Amino acid sequence: MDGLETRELRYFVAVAEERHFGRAAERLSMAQPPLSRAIQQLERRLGVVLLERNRRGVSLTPAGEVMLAQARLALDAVDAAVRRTRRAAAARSTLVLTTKAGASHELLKELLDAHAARPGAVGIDVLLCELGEQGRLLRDGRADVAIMHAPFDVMTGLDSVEILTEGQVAILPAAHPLARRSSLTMAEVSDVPDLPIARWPRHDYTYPPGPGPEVRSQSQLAQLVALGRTLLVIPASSRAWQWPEHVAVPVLDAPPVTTLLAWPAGARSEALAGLVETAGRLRAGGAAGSPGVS
Amino acid sequence: MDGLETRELRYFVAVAEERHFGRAAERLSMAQPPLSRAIQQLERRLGVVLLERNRRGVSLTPAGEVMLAQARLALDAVDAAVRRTRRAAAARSTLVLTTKAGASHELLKELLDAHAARPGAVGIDVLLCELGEQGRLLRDGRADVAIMHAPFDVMTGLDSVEILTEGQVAILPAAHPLARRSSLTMAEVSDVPDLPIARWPRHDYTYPPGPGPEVRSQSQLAQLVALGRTLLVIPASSRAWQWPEHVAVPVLDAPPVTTLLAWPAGARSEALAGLVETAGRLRAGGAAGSPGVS
DNA sequence: CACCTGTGATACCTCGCCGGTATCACCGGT
DNA sequence: ACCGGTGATACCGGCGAGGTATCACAGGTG
Repeated sequence: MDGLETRELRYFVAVAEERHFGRAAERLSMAQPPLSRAIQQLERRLGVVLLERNRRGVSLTPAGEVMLAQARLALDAVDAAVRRTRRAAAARSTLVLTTKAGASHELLKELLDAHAARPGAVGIDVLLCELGEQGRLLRDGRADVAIMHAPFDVMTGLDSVEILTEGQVAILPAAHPLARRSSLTMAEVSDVPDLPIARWPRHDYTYPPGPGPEVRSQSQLAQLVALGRTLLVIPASSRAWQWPEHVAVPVLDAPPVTTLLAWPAGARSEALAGLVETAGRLRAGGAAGSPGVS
Repeated sequence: MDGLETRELRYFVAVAEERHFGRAAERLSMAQPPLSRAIQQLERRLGVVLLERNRRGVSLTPAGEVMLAQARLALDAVDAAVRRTRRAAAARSTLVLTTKAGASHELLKELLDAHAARPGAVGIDVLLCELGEQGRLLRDGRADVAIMHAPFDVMTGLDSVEILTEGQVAILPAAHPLARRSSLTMAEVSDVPDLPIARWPRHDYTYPPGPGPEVRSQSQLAQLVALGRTLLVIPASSRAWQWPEHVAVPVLDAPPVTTLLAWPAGARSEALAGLVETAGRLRAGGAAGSPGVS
C-alpha cells in the first residue's frame, strides 16, 4: 500500500526543481530514462499526476507543488535523523548555533560569553549561514539552535525565546540629502529615486520587477551599499553594515525587529535547555517558551 | 555518502520498538536474517552502534534512542507527504478535524455549526482518536486540524488558537462522602483511599506503581468510573463522562484547561484559515496565531 | 516543406541487492 | 549435559533499478 522510498522523493525534488528530466538526471548522476520511469511509478503509486509534460521541460500541477514542499520537509527530516544520531554518538557533544553572517555581533558575543561562564557548559560551534537559511539548518539537523529575526524569518515549526527587540535604521551615503535628517519614514525611504531598494530573487530564481539592483547574497548587497548605489533598512544593532562613509538614520515606522533564539520544536537536550535559559536571563524579555527536558 | 531509505528507517523502528529481531521481522512480514543484515548495514552506513545485542533481545544505545525518535518523525513526514499530496489532488477538498473521543462535545458542535454557516465553507470530516494522538495525526498528515487541550497535550511543532479556558471537576459516585461537598482541592482528591486515581501506561508500556487500577483506554476508564472504582478530574465540559449516578464537584486548585484548535506549523490553506478564523470568533479569547496564507 | 534539434517515453538488457532458507554460534536455564 | 531461544552467517534466486539504444513528437529554420 504505502512505501515511498526517499530515493523517489529525491528524484521528484530534482525534477521539480530543475523542471527538466535531463538536467535532473545529470544532477542525480544517472541516466534520464530510469528517472522518467521512477517518476511515472511514483505518480502511479500515489494515483496523482504531479507533472505536466510540456514540450519544453515540465511544470508542476497543484498537487505537484504540495508534493514538492512536503517532500523537502520529509527529506530534511531524514537528513536530520542521520545528523542528530551521529552527533548523539559523538562522545563530547557540542551545540551548533547558526546565525546570519554579520547580524547581531555584540548580542551573539554576549550570549556566548554568558554561556561559557556557566559551570559545565558544553562547547558551542558557530555556523554562519545566508539569508533565511537558519530554519532549514535547524530542520535538517545541521544546527541545533539559531539566532533569528522576527518578523523576517519564518518561525513555523520552531520554538523560540525572545532576546532583544529594537528599531530599524536606514543606511545611507553620508553625502545624501536624506542623511542629514534625524529620522525618516518607510514612505520616504521606499521611494528614493537615486537609491532604489535592492531586489532579491524569488524562490524560482527570477527577480521581481523594479528599478533596484539585483542581488543574490549579503556580500553583493554590502558592495552596492558601499558604492552608494542602494539604501538599506536594517536593525539598529547590525554593525556589520556600517562604514565610515555612511550614516544610520532611524526609520520611525519600520516594524521593530525581534532577535530570537530558536530551536526545532520538540528538541530535548540538557545543553540546549541551558543555553536557552542563559539567553532568557541575558535579556529578561518575555520568554515564549522553553525546551522541555522530559 | 548519505542515502538512508525509508525502508531502513522502518526496519529500525520495528526492531527498536519490539526490542527483538524475530518479532520485528514478523511484524514486517519478512524473515529475520535479512532484517539483521539491514540493521547492520544501517549501523555501518551511520558509523554508529544503535543496538546492544543482549542474550535476551536487544536494547537501545543512547544514539539509538535519538535515532528512534528522529526516525519516527521522518517516517511521519514521509507519510504526511503522501497523504497531503493525495488530498491536494482530490478535487473537492475537505478538512479532517481530529479530537479525543468524548471531549468537548458542545464546543465541537458549536464550532462545526458556525463553520458550516459560513458561505463557501468546505466540508469537515471528524476523526476521533485516543488520548494524545492528535499531534501524531497532524504530523503524519492523517488530519489537518485538531482540538487539543493544554496543558495536557504536547503542542510542539503545532500552531494553535485558544477557544475556551475552563476549570476542572472531580467525577465521583453520588453516594460517596466527598460528593456532598460544594468544592474540593487537588490534595483531597489525589488521596482518596477507596477511589485511587487510575494509572496510565508509560511509553514503554509499563505502569507506574500505585494503588489505582491500570487502564489503557478511555473506555476502560469510563467502565471503572461507572463501577465507582476510581475518580476522575476532568474539564467541566466533558459531558461524555457524566452519568446519573455520578456527580461533578469543582476542584478549585486544579490547573485550568484550555481547549485549543491546533494545526501543523506552516500549514497554508484557505480552508484551514477559514476554520481558524471561525474558531477565534466563536470565543473571542486571545488568539495565539493564525495560519499564514501566502 | 523537409530537416534538424531537443524533449520525454519506450524497449530491452544486465546485474546488484533484497529477501528467503538452512544453519551456526552463543548462552542461560533447567 | 542438554535444550531452547537469541542474533549472525552462508548461500541462493528473482525482482527491479539503472544503463544503452531508440522512438515519437513538436518547433524552429533554411
